[in-house]
Amino acid sequence: MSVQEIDERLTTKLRSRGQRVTSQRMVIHRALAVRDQHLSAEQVHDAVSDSLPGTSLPTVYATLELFERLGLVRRVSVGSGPVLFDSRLAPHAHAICRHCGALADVDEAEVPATTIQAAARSGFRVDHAQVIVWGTCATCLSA
Amino acid sequence: MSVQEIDERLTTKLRSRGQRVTSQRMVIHRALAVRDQHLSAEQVHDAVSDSLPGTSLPTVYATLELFERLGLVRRVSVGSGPVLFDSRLAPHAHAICRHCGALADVDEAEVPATTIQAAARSGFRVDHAQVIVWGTCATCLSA
DNA sequence: ATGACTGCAAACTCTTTGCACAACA
DNA sequence: TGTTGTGCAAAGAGTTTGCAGTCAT
Repeated sequence: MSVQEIDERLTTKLRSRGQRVTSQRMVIHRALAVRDQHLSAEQVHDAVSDSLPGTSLPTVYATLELFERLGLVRRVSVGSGPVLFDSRLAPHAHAICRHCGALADVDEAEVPATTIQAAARSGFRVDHAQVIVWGTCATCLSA
Repeated sequence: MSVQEIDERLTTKLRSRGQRVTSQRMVIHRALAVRDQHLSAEQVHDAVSDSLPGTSLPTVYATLELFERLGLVRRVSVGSGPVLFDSRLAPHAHAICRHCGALADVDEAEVPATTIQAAARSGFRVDHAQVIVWGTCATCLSA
């Protein structure tokens, strides 16, 4: 996706909801879209500080929350440390190493239909499912 | 499981590792085993304060961490708010309501074999998998 | 012009750490 | 008796809030 397309995607979404297009939002959105992976608020802040110095951490948090509502990123909570924001929207699981904390994507990640159905049976409407796999990564296994 | 069996399970595990059997550990273990559900450290602390007043929050945290290493509880990170400790060891998924934050168990929860296999293919050794389902609960749907 | 958005500082929640005392083995 | 475990207080990480000023519309 080109930078123009990335910018336009955000501009359209914001305008259609009557929300303002600010330089902070543009830059944060680009930082996420270009990287296409899971970043902490702090990492987003660092990435953004190059192109738009002075952007504050609270603004990064507010913007990430907005983007989550707009469906542009998803929150991934990995248990310890900061929450990560994932701009990869295609369904995938996360593998976390208990030893070094490394987080890797796992692409084959259908959430089992039986789980969705069981939730639905109790009157719960599912809009997203997340699979986290815990264990030991290849690097830590060989060490 | 009777209280005696609950106590003995812990005593055996601790002794076999040369770790001490303390009243705090017994009481915390009972609180978890009796409830058989996901509690925050704070909730454990409250539950324990009835039977053993004076038990400190840092001790609760240390004990929960120990129990996790002993395989007696599992950490469930639900994104916002405190981490929960789950004493239900049978595999199950968690359904979280975006509106009210309610957390419910979903029993049918096989983790898809393809995900485990995909992780294994990249050299990752899986020891546990966790499924979290996001959406709207029955109560919030009807409101 | 006006209201949404931002930056700053401070508060807040959750969790961990350091150290002296207590208590299991 | 010798450690391991506990309680207390304080620090730490991550995130949110209040408010004055800025900027998109």
